Amino acid sequence: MGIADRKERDKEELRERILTAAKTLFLQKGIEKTSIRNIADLIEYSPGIIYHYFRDKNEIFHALHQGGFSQLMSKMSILGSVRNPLERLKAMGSIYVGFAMENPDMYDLMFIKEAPIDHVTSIEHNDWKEGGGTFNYLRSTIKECMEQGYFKGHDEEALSYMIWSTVHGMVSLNIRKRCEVILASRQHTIVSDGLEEFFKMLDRL
Amino acid sequence: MGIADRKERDKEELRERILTAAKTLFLQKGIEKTSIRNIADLIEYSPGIIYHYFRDKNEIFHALHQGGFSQLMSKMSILGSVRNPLERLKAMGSIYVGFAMENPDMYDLMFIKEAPIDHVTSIEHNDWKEGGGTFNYLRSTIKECMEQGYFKGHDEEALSYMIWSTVHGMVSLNIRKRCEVILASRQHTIVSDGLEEFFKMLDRL
DNA sequence: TGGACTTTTGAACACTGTTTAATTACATTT
DNA sequence: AAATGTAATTAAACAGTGTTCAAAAGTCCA
Repeated sequence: MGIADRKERDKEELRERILTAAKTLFLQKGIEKTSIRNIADLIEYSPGIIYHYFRDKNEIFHALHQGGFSQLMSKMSILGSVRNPLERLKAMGSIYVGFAMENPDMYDLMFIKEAPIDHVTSIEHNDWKEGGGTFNYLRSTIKECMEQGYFKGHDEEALSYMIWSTVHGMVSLNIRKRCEVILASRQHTIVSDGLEEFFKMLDRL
Repeated sequence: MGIADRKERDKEELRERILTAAKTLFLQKGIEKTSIRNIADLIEYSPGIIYHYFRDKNEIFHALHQGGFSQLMSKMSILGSVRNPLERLKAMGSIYVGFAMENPDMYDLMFIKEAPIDHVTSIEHNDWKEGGGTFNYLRSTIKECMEQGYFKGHDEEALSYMIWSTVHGMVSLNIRKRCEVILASRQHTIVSDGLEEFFKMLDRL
């Protein structure tokens, strides 16, 4: 059935074209200010067609969201070779920060931008399972650290959240331009400097 | 000229009514989903009137923005009584997180929202001076801690940024609804639990 | 009361997300 | 090759948005 196959491919291609157009516009001018008509204009189709490929605007957001997590996850995959869990934890931090600073717009989309969530549907939950993958990896690394005697007296879940929050906080304050309160001479390096301070802190636990 | 005064007061009162109505609706249903018409309905005026008191919707946010920093600062003012700088630092964290969780939309406005690149730069800069005040307070508290022997081997500026980032990270991930990856049983308390972990960490430095 | 000035309105404009009936394009069957 | 049936695509419509502005209403002083 070559024809059916080709049709399938065409359909998939248009879906992909919508997605890349949406990505371009979302990163360029934000989600709220990107209209369905904008996306349709860019791919030279009528607005209605988009609703044959995505239930609504949220679903486009979620599709891109998911793609970002795969990207981050693949960057994390090199960490399998790092045996010491504390070293692995620190390496995760570096990769996370590196990803955020190299792809600030994508990071923004994934972790900062208002998620256009109305009500938590089942599909939405699955999206976050993808995203949750990276957090699960963090949690299990921290668990391993604790099993080896690090972080005594700490709570696994809460500590994981705190550590995630620290790296997220540093990159998101930077991305959303709240670093003007920092000494001018330090602004350029404040994120990596802050990360270093965090590593010092972890070493002493 | 008592009449002119009364008119002035009336004008000011309507401005204030618009502001409180806007704040109520923002907290209730979010900023993006609050329309000018919603605000006008609530104060029982026509939509047009709002544009005689504020240039546009952003300016309403801006007015609230400024108010937010004063509010946070006044909450911080009780800290004068706390002598031990490490205790004061921890109390600052609690106040900061408390403020954010009690006024999530306001916090969002102050620290998360995309900084409007509109032609309001001069006013905005003043806003940030207000905001910078709280960071200066954090920095000087940490300096005091270091003078008393805490945080040995750390860098004042970078450590301040890291600490700010940790509390900001925890509240902003929560506000922007990225906590679904957390164990369901812990989600309700994850921010205060994380803060507690952070305090434990500080105590060991 | 008349005139001047201010406040307030409501309609209009150009947008938005989304739905749906109608149209077009096209592979399959006759 | 023509007709049919199905899938892809469109255009129009609906109810909402922020914003503007001429006109109406209200208020004050002479």
